[in-house]
Amino acid sequence: MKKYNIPVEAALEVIGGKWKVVILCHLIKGKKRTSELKRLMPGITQKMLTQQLRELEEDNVILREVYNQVPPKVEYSLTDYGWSLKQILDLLCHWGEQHIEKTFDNPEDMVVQINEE
Amino acid sequence: MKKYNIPVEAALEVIGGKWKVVILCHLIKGKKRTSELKRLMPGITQKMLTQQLRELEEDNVILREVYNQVPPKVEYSLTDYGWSLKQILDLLCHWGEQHIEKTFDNPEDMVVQINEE
DNA sequence: CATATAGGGTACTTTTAGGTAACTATGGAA
DNA sequence: TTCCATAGTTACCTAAAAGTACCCTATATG
Repeated sequence: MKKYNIPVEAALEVIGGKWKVVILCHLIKGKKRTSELKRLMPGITQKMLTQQLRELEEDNVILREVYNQVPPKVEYSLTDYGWSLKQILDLLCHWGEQHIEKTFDNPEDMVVQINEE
Repeated sequence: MKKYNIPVEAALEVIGGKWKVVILCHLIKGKKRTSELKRLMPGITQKMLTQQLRELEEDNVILREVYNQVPPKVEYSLTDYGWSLKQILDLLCHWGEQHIEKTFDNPEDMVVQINEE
């Protein structure tokens, strides 16, 4: 049984890692299909996306809904437990925006906009 | 010049990684010497500790104060900019505690208490 | 019959993170 | 004189994370 030296480690085990917070920030804006997530995260590979989604699902943070059709359709959304992270995610997003503004000369150049529709 | 697909990535670049949030959570409780941090984080090696502290310092999140004495004394504390993360860190800690309580049968067994004094 | 589709799985390789151990400085104590 | 303490640095090596390339399914379309 794994032990923590400080409780925040338990939170990091769930939302730590390179992609999980980003995935959750997208899901906060609504249910998303796998292909939408891939489009929103051009840097992620299929393998990593699936892997991170599986782990989030295992931690009961997101819900995976499989539609029985061909070609497949799978939708991901936050669970109630996932929604308990909303404030943290919102603050992180906001802090990130401020950090970009504070740190870079041309903040608007730092974010590659991806159409949400 | 590195670009982000979503601003939260900028936040993750600063506080992402295995140790940074943990370090910051300790520093929220006050200025700490290197040896204190090592004691509070039994799992971290000297090398990783120094490395993470350097990166946090470079991002202007923590302050490194070197006392000119032998044996050396170095103290780390949050900068004003570091304090702007306080709410996020507090929420993460709190979420971690809740997560432990929710997830494990004997939550109190999950945290190896380390004396703060 | 060939092909595209969406959402995967998997074996293999590369890259990165992290660990280990040895080394540094300096002044005071044993 | 030798050792200890603190806070490092560095070279080297291993382990973990991530990338690449390929495979699968089952239906619809041309």
